[in-house]
Amino acid sequence: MTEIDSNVSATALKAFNVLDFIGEQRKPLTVMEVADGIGVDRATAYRMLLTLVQAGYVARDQSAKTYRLSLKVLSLGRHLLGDDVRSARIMDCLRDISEATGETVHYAALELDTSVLLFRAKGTQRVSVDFQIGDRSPLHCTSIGKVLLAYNDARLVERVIAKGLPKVAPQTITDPEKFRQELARVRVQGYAYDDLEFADDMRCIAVPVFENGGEVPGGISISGPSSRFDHEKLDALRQLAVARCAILSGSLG
Amino acid sequence: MTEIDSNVSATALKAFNVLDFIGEQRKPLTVMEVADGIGVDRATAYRMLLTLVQAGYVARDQSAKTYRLSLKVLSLGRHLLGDDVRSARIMDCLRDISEATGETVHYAALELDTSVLLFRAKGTQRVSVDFQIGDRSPLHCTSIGKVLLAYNDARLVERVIAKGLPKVAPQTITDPEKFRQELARVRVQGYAYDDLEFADDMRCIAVPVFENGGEVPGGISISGPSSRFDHEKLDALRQLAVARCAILSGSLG
DNA sequence: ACAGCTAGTTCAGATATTGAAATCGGTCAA
DNA sequence: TTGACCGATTTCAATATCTGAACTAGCTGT
Repeated sequence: MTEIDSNVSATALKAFNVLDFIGEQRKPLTVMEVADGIGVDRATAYRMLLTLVQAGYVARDQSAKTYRLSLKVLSLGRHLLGDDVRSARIMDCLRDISEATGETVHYAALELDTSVLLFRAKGTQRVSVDFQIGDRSPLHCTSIGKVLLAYNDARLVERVIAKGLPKVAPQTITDPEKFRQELARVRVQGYAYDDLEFADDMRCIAVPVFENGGEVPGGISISGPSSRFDHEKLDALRQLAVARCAILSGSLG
Repeated sequence: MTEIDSNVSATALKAFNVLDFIGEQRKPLTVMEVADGIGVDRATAYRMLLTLVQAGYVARDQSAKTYRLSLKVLSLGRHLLGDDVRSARIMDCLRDISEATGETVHYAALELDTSVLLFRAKGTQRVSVDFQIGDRSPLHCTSIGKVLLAYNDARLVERVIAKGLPKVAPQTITDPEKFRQELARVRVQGYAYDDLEFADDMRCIAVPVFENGGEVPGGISISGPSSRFDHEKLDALRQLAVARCAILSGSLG
């Protein structure tokens, strides 16, 4: 095998590949399914599975000869969501907005140069966006991303710009100067739109959520199909979101 | 290093040790803290950290030279909790009971031969039990454990008995026959107590939560210090829990 | 500028990992 | 019941990987 980086453990990486694979498939897997799924030898897959079982991350069904994620993975990093109270307050806010509008509402947080979806309240509309908890999105072409950039370290903005602003939809802002202006506007107005900047049939509106000393670790967005989200509706959603999130930010310190 | 099991990868296990350690410490760690914490060479800790970063499970703060869990760990196995609706219904039930009683309420699920705490609603009492999400408890000496045993495969009961019923508190049931009788009573009455069986100053009451075709993947318990939880109070808590959980079970199918 | 500390890198030797092949164990059809 | 078949599990020697000591780099405080 060709060496890629002598400073990372190829074996451990393989174990994590197996773990990820089991996490993606939402059912118990056999040794063979794992081996085929990630393209390693049966024996290797088997050993990785035993290793994961030993580490407590995978549960083995002795009789069915299958392997699945252990509930242990839930305890790992549970504290990343903050305590129960914080989570409940955020979820309550999402649910309020979702029930008032029927739309899907998200809370996403900043990590490195992406946002990560942490909480979600589904709306009642049959046509809606489909993001999963844990999904990452780029910062430069999403409403939450722009909110997070507008309210965090300016150096992050420059890093994102330096990495390039790829055009992923009809209206993606790709010009650095225009992008800086957009963020300035977001900061002044207190909210951000995504007007066909991420997908050619989706519009969103996002609002920052302030905590502790005014930091903005995450934000809340309402997203939907452009067919239903015209500019008038976006405007109404924005007013609701701004008002409700002000209450949330207040309660989070 | 002495070989323990030639079928598991020692290197990968080390990586998981590092991951667990980072998860336990609730702050960003330096290479040295990790190396000291789990007792490995600096260089090894460093390589494991790079590996974890590469795998996406750890985020590296380039400027502070620290490492912490990545939000990715949250997406892994998010589906183990069921969908949003199920989680919300369970949490609502916990919150209702907690608000009505002021006590701490838990939902725990069966995994292998332990129960795992998945949801929690804290009470308002200053003296209360302290369990964390993800904590595992033995089945034979807890109220939830007895409920789970009473409503799941009888072979599991025999396996637990075969492993032994260690006395961990004054009233722990250690006699197999008495234990079988206790489970039979739980099945008939529909709830279980823990009367100083797990800790010498704690009493609990647990109720099964039925889903789909009558299976009992988990249960709900109310726990508290024996000083406040006399038998009269337990009785009142039981009635409340049974009633509210019946509604929950109904809504979960 | 220098000492002191820790992150990050390198390398030869020690060790664990690999994949082919053998073995085990259960299932199915005749 | 037998035997062929299929996948899980184990074994083993070759080999790629990992380890820890020692080294370099970069920062901090004096």
